[in-house]
Amino acid sequence: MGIVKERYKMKFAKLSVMRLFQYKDFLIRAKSIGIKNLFSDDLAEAMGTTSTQVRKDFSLFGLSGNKRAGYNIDDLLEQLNELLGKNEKQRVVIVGAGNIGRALMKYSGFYKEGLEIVALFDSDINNYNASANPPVLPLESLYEFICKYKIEIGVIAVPYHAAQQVLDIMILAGIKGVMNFAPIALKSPKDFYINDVNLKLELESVAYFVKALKMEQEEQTNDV
Amino acid sequence: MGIVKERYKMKFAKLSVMRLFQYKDFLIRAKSIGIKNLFSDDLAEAMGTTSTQVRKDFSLFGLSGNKRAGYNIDDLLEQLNELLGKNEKQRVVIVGAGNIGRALMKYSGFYKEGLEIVALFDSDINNYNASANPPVLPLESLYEFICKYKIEIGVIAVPYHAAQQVLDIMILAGIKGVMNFAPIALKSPKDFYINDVNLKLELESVAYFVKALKMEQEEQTNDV
DNA sequence: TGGTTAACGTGAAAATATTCACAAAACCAT
DNA sequence: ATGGTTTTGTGAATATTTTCACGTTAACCA
Repeated sequence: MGIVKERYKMKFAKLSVMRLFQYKDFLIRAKSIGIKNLFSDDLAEAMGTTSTQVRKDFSLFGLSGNKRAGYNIDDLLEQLNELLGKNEKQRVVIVGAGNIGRALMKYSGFYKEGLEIVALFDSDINNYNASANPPVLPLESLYEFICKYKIEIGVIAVPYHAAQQVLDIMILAGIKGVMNFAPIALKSPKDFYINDVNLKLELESVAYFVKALKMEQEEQTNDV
Repeated sequence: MGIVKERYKMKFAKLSVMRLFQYKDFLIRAKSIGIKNLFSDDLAEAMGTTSTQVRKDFSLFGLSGNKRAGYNIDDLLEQLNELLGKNEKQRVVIVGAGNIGRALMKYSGFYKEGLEIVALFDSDINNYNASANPPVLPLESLYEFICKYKIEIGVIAVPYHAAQQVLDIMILAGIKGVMNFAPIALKSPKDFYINDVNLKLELESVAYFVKALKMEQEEQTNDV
C-alpha cells in the first residue's frame, strides 16, 4: 500500500479533513499578503482553534514542518494540494435552479480550487438557457449529460420530495458523491458519499443556542 | 433550577440538538400525510440513523413516548416545540445582499418555524430597496436597526474581509448569535454563539471523500 | 386477568475527537 | 561546541458521541 493512498483517510478524521481545507484557504490568503512562514500557533489563532489541534491534524495526514522554524507556506500548500486534490480538475453538476442552485452557480471561488460547475438542471422550462455559462438544461437530459461527460460530483438543490428521484438518476449515471441541500435523508449505496447541508436547520439552531446561552447566564446569576 | 431550564443543554449534546430539529421536520411531514403514531425505528429509518440514537437523543432531553405504542406525533411535536422554541418568534437580520443573502431572504420556510427575516443590509447603494419586503437597507443603519428592534439573531453573508467588522457592530448592538457564511474564524465574546457555514468547503470535501472512496475500493481490489 | 412481548429508556461500553504532556529537533547566543 | 530556548510531533489521557445490552413497562391476547 503506497504512502499516498494510505493518506486518504476515510473512516476516521472526517473533521480533520474539513479543517485541512480551511487551513489551506488561510494559507493561500497569508501567502497572498507576502507571508512566507508561520507557526502552528499562528494558524490556530487564525482558525479559532489550538496549536495542538493543528499539529495533530497535520500529524494524522503526514504533513510536516520544521521543528524550530514552523511551517513554510509554499511547502505546506504543496503538501495540502497533493493531499486534498486541487490538481485534478473535478466537474460538478447542480440540479435545481432555485435560489440556492443559482447562488452556488454564481459563486466564482470554486474554479481555482479545481471544481468546475459545468451545468445546471431544472424541471421548469422557464429556467432553461442552453447558451448561458454554465448552461441551464432540462432535467430530462441529466442522465445523458452525466454519462457523456463522466461527471462524478453533484449538487442537489431541489425540493425535498424530488431529491431522492434526482439522486437515483445521478447514481445510475455514475456520480459518486453529492452535496445535498434537500432536508431529507437520502438513500444511497455504501460506496457513495453524501454531504447534507441544511440551511434552515443551521439558522434554527442559532436561535436555540442563543436561548440556551441566556438560560445559562440566568442560572449563574441566580446561583450567586 | 427548573426542569425547563435544565433541558436547555449547551455544553454537551450539540449534535443531539441538531438532530432534534430534524426529527421535528420529519414529524411535521408525517403528520401532514395523516400519520398519528410512529416508533423510534420509523424515525430512525427516515432520518438515516438508528433507533437507539433516536431514543438516546430523546432521553437526553427528557422527551418520552409510550412503552409499547411508540410515539404520538402530536405529543412529541408539542414537546419538541417547547424545547426547541418554535413558540417565541425570533427576528433575524441578514447582512450582505449577494447571492447567499438573497437566497436566504427568498426562502420562505423560516417563518413557520418562528424565524422572521426582518431586513437585509448591504454596503452597495445599488442594492438598497427600503420598500421591499424585507427591505434592503444601507449598512450604516445596521447598528441603529438592531438596537431599535432588539434583534438577537444575525446572518453574515459578506466577503470575508468585511465579516469581522460586521460582527463587531452586531455584538455592540446586542445580537447574541449569528450564522456566518464568511470563510473566516470570527472573534467574539464567550457568551456569543457563532455557527459557521462554509459552502465552498462543503463542496470541496465531497470531491475529497469521493476520491478517498475510490482509493479504498482500489485497495480492496488489490488485496484479493 | 395474568402471561407475553414489542418497544421504550438508560447505564455501561466502545468508538471517535480533542487536549495534555513531554521528547526530539533546530536555532541562537556565547 | 555547549547550554538554553522555541517549536514540532505524537503517545497517553481526557472528553464527547455513539452503540450495546438489558431491565422496565404498557399494550395486547388467550
